[in-house]
Amino acid sequence: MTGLVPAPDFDLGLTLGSGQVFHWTQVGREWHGVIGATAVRVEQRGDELRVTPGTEALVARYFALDHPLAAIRAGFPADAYSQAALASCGGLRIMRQPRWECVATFLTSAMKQVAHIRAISLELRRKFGEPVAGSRVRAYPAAERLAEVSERRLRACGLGFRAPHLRAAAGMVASGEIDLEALAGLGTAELRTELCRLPGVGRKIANCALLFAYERLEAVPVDVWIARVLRGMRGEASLAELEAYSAERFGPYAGYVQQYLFHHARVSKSLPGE
DNA sequence: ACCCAGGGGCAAG
DNA sequence: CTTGCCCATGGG
Repeated sequence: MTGLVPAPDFDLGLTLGSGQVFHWTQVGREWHGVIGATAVRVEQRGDELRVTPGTEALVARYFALDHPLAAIRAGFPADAYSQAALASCGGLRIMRQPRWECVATFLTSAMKQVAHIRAISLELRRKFGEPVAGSRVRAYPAAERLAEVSERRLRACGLGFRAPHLRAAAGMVASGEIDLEALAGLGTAELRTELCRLPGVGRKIANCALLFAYERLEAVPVDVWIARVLRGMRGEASLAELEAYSAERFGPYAGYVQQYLFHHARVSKSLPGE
């Protein structure tokens, strides 16, 4: 018995491998992971997903299969590099992630390579996450749990200087000082300001959360890769100027453009103007 | 050995 | 309001 989910304009492997989430594992043709506290197995067959029975609606929402991808792609910038990114990223979607999991994961991503962010995520899950029936990987540890873990034990997961940040941020969320769910009602600028109150969360990581967990598809996280790409388009500029440039030039789905550029730059190992 | 990684915080200009 | 420097750790 297998659940079926229609999934036009979607590439499961590409989406899971584009640096948005870090805990999914490919097993043959299947991808195994958890969405929140639910075990999910997904296999793509053309324009259809075969999923764990009962998770159809959850999967469709998580992978944002309702995003108007044709319209989003039609609005991409006309320059050669953006068009090359567009052509190489067919079916890549911006997912809807659980809020705390997204904020915490990107908090631990500062100055880390994608492979190591994954290792940290899996280690935190293994040591502090709740078991999920039917899944080898555990749920991302709740803020309440991480807030009570010693800095020493967090550092043992390879967190380095991020350990006290994660612990303190978890404490603020666990105490209710910051309500990540209630924040969803705020406008984007106010929401970003609130997220930046969390230790270890600055402009870039807040923008990751806005884009990947709050459906603010206009948000553009400017990391070292995107900075290189944008400088190739615009010339030398500060990070703030680069973000403003992308907002102005990429439009209401700037976050999508950013994600395609990020993935294309990493895979093609090329930059605009080369 | 050496360089870099999906940055943030803080002090100094 | 900007820039410079340090913060740990692992992979290429």
